[in-house]
Amino acid sequence: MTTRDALPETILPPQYTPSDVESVLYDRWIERGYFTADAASEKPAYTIVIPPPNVTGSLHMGHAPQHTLMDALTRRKRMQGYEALWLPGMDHAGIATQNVVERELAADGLTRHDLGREAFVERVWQWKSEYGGRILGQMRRLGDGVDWSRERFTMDEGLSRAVRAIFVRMYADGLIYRAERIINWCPRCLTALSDIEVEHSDDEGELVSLRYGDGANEIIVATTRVETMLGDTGIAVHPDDDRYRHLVGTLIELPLTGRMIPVVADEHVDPEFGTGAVKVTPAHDPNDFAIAQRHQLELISVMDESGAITVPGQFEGLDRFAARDAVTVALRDLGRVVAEKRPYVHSVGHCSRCRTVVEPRLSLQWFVQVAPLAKAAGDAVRDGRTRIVPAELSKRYFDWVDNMHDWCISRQLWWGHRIPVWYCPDGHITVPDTDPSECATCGSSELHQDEDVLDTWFSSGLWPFSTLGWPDETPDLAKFYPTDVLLTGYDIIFFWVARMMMFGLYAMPDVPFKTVALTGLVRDARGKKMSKSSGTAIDPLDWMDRYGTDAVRFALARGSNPGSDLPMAEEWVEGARNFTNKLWNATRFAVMSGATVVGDLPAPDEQSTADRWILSRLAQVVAQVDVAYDGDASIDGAEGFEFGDIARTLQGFAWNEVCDWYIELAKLPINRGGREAEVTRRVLGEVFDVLLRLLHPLMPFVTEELWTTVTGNESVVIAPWPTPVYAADADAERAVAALQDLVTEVRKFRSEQQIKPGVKLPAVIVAEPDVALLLAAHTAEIGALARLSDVAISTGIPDGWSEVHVPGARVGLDLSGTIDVVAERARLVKAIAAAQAERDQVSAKLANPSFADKAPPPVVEKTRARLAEAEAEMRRLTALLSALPGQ
RNA sequence: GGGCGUGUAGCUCAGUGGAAGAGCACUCGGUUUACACCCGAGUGGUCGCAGGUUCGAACCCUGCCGCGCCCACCA
Repeated sequence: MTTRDALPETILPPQYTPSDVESVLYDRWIERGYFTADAASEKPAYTIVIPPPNVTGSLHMGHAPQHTLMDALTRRKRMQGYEALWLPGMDHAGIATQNVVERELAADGLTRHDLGREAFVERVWQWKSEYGGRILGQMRRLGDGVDWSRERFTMDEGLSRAVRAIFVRMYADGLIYRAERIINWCPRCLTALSDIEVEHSDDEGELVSLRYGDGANEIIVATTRVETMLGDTGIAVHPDDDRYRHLVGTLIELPLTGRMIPVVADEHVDPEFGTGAVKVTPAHDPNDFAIAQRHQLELISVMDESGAITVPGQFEGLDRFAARDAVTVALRDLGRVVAEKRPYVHSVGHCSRCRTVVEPRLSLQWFVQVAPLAKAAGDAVRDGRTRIVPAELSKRYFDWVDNMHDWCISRQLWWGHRIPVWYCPDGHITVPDTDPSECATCGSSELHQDEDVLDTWFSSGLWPFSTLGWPDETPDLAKFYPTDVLLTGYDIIFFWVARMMMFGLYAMPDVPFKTVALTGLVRDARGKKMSKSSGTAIDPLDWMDRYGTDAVRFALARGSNPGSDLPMAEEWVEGARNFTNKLWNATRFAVMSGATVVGDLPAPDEQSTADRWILSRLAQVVAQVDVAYDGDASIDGAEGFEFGDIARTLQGFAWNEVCDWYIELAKLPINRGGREAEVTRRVLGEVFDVLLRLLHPLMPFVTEELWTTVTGNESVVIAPWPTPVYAADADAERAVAALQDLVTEVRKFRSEQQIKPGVKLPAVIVAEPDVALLLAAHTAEIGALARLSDVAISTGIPDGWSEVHVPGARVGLDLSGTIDVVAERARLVKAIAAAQAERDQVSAKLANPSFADKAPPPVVEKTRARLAEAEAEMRRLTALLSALPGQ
């Protein structure tokens, strides 16, 4: 097929170029259907549904880590033999999308009303087909292994049926109702908002104190929204407040209007706050509304839907902010303003879409009664049916579900699922499965459908099962529900996660996911939240262009710790790119050295010490990575999803162990040839086969390219996940550790003495018997790595040679001609001081009587050994110092 | 106002009771033929502060300070 066998080095150039392989490989994966799940499969299912991005959105730094991690999870499970499904799709994003299209119309001087409802909705669909879903193409760039055959959209036909079905059912069960309540209203979007669509910020306003009544009947109240006083229908005080006890039940005149309003006693009032008296505006404040309900106060709306005053008279038609000033002036003229405190910083709600100040407003809307649903959603986490990782964030979830208010689900928009409710002229309500032709109550055929649409989150709350075919009992639903993991940012835990839990438990009725894995938010290098407005947002695609997708993915994974924020800077990506290239070149070395995966792994007694060491380490790394992915119930705090650990473990192993030591050690037998070369080539092949499979979920492209080259197999996407089969080999690990210690110490010495790397020093090793045993067979390796000549195990070091000391062994080096006496003396003096400090510290510790009594024996023993070692080192160094020439 | 988290090397972070760690940055040395997107060596920490528990504390307890996030119907 290729000429690889003839000239292996030509197919892997010395640098990895991501753009050469990424799109080719992705297309190949899709073509071969690797990501298409089969509901009829015998394999166990593993399901993740994507948190559907807004149809208006594009891929940004917030998505990139979550996509990487979801992809890693499903790719690994696929390799582990699961029928893995990662289901993609998008959210219709009601207000956001409607706003985008309305802005487009505005550019032509049009409003949605100019088009009319039907044409406008048509226009939104048209927008969607032209510009929507840019993010889907970007997901291909990221390498997302999603099942494109199952892509869904919250407004598509199936999902709309699900919305209809659950609405009808919940209405029948009394969980959806219509009522006139105080809701959050956006005077610009002209729609109701739910609590979560309101963002609070501390704004400067003015607190104005007003005097109502006169003389003995005087009561002072304060407000930040003076204009609402036009709708005051009462004054509330605490029932135990002696200052006002005599006024409760009396009527007081409201300035400007002349209306007589009652003073009522209500527990809700905090007597410590302000004057302890509250003006009550039931139509424009949720608290006041509640008070009014308890005391049968009148409801008077003073504004229309755009926030203009409707009360006849001098203020009529004024915008609420203009009216605030005008009313204040008018009251001041009447001598009713007793204090003005400005600036007064207080929390003000804003529309999360357009930042307009939200106006609490009395309005007839549809609501979900959440108490029973939220209770079930809380219990599912409390009893462990759904696990939240990290567990600490469960508390936030409980706070949310335990304190949820009824959810306003109707929106005065056109883009969305229209509320499936019909009214007849007599006001009867019909909520049918299919569009009705007559009123269910009176049979009237004069029906009109509710004009409103449902909150976007209503349909996204159904996502885990609506995407699988619900309300039909489809094979997908049977196979893939409940899903395994929901992975999303912790910022979204409340509104979306809780809603999916409520709907899933109600409709299925089973939890929608077994685990909620929460990631942090991406921050820039200085720890600031990335945002478009501050100019700190970085386009992940730009980085992918310059460093490759795998580098971006790996950098994101390496910075991910469960539930904590993820700092990201270009240097991290650069480092990850360097790692992809390191991996590329290491594999290139393996290929050029004839590494192979053909045939059985040679038996341990045929393998070199280095072979046995690296396989032993490889088995540990596999186990470590598995625990980091899956957690381990027997280890406290090991909850899994430790992607940062996984990335760091694999990078450290690949770079610091495989590349820095194993490859260097393997060069010797390979160069010597013969059977030992064959053995090491086979082990080398094994190491890269396994390592590349371990890395594949995080770095899909480079591993695919390399793994297929090394193994000659079809694709690492469908390769099995490694399971450790090699024996742990403590002897080999000890031997290599001793070798590493010794080589590192000699290198350090050479560096300090400024001996040129090219100079090969004659050397002898004097070692304690057990260490000698470990080192004797590896003098050639030591010589090669430390650049020594004629290395031999000996019983003594010739006079005048320098010494390097490691635990259990000494190396004598013949520096004749190369030694710098001054530098050597300085080195020795420094080393003696260090050894002395160590001895003093350790002996002080041992001298403490309670240490010997209470510390566990192994600790004491270890400490004694340290003391002996330090003393021996001091003696040795002192001897060397006095032996220096010119002394 | 309430809650949660966090403070370890210049930077970003691991480390949860027994000799302070990694990556990046920095310094020095390198034609060692897989890789300069590299190799080798090194410098650098009163583990926020103050108490306490313990033979022993970065780790457990208490208080304080700084920073971050979330929730909230403070008129």
